[in-house]
Amino acid sequence: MTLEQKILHHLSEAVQAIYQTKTDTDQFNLQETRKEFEGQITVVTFPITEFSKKSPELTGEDLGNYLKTNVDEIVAFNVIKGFLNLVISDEYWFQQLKEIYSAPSYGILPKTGNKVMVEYSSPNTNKPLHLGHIRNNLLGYSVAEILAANGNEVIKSNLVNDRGIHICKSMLAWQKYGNGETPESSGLKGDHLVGKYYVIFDKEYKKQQDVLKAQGQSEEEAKKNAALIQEAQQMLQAWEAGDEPVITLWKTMNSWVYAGFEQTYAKLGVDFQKFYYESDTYLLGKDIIDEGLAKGVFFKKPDGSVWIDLTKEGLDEKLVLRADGTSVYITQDLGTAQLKYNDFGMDESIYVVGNEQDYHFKVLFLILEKLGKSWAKGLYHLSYGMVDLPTGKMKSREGTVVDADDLIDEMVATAKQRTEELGKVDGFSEEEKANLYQMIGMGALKYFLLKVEPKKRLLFDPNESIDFQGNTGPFIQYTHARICSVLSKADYAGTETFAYPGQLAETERDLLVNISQYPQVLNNASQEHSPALIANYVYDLAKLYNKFYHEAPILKSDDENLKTFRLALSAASAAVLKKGMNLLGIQVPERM
RNA sequence: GCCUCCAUAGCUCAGCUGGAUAGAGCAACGGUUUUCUAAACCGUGGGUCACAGGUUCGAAUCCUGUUGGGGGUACCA
Repeated sequence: MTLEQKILHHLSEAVQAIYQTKTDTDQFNLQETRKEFEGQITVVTFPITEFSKKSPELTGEDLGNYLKTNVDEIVAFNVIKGFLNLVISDEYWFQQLKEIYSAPSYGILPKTGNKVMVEYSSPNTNKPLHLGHIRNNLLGYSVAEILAANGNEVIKSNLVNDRGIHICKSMLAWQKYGNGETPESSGLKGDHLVGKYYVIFDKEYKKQQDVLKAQGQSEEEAKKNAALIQEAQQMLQAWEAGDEPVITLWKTMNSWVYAGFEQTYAKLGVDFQKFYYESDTYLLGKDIIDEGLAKGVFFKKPDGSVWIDLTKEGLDEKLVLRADGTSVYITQDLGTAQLKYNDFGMDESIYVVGNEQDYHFKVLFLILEKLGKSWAKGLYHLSYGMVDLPTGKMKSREGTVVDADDLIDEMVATAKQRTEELGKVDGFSEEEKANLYQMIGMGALKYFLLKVEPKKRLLFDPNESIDFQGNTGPFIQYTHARICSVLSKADYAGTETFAYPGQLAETERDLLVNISQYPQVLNNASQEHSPALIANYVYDLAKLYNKFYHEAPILKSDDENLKTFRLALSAASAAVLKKGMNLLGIQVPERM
């Protein structure tokens, strides 16, 4: 039982004893005490006046007296307006440190047996990854790690969009204008090479449209009638018919892209246990359509197309199968959802996909529910906001994107420059230096993207570099390195014993209170699917540590007892910082 | 048109299921190092929480409406 639960329990008892009213613990409201008042935990007494029929102040006095005599950990209290501030004993906080310190698995919950799949990344194989994909990848990876730390068995999956008209566009443009260019011949990373032809396609396609429009065709006609798009469509049909040369070309260009993606994924530090490919799954879902028709969930229109009527749910009628019997996006997703469940039988399935697809997933989940799929209630769309530039949306076709590889390289280069300016790499080998720059550059980038609540859209200004000071990844990494430096100077092994120093300084207590909140934060982050909660927590912790570091001498402390205590406190802080950052996919250095 | 998300300091963002005087960072200004890493710490200035109503002992938070912005509303994915 946590201290909070204990207090709630006694609060309920107190109301029973003093006001003869039966209450439930969730009728009480506990919060952190604001730092201008004495105490650590605050009871809001306004709601309780309903039972006490007294003023909030007097109610607070009553409850404070009761709690103080009945809860050992509470040594004092004060009532300010309607707020009962409880002072928890320093021994209690000290005891927390003992427990945290001796538990290497602090903050890692035991296995629950719950299995959850996190699908993320899901790239198109016709262009390289950009900043928006980075956000997706980091979010997916981090949420998966957070869920795992909460005791879930996690499967990270990636549904690769490797077919469709957009892939044919790159292929066609390469065929027409590529002159046999390969990643080897040009030295271009495979995904960038393919992306280049995607852009070329669009340019040439636009040119053709302009010619047609000049001949008097409407915008729409020109779009349909341009030779290039028609060729691309023919290519798609040939692909679906299994045409050998097209398939070979497709395989070749895909392999270039995968080689490129692999590099980018490695730099991002993300991984997957299971890959699904749309080229394998695009025909799935048709049996679900039959199932839905049989169950009367879907209906057929005279032209043969299949629909679902969701007007009762406040949505529209939605097409689920074309009149010609071919599938649409949602058909495939229905089939893939079933496939994933057949493969893994997971309890929950999380789709990390941008908020432009909110409607799609609402419909998808609703359909599966209506079909009576028992697992439909475990489906969750982790919707996140787009990454915008000051000029607006990023568009691959128009080349207005922040390329993932470029940005990563830039971040690492900046990390290198900053570190060298500060002269912090004396005695580092070349390899250590490279590692450190990588760690810091990626730390800055990852923290920058993850500290913002997922559903909010994010503004990225390429002209303003991502910070390395203040509320940033490097600040937290620095704090960790700083602690490691102290520990290493003390030859600290991490197993030393320590004793209660008699009393706690304010910064020491603040740190302890914060560290002991970590499991709760981890739980919230998991429930909310929000790495941002971890990021903000870790930042607070780093700030508190630095304050402590400035105010309290550790190695210089003349009291041996105090010194061992502060070292243990430092070690615990470093451990939690590291755990939290690792959940964000960020490594922390021991020196920087 | 309809649906949906968002709006907090000059900028980027926190603010847990409604609770005390709305907090950080950046930017600006000032200070701290013969002492454990100054990517740090301390301080100053900066707010009509988009606007208007409502519910409540209490609203940045909940409800309604308005304005502004994003996204969706395709036999694209």
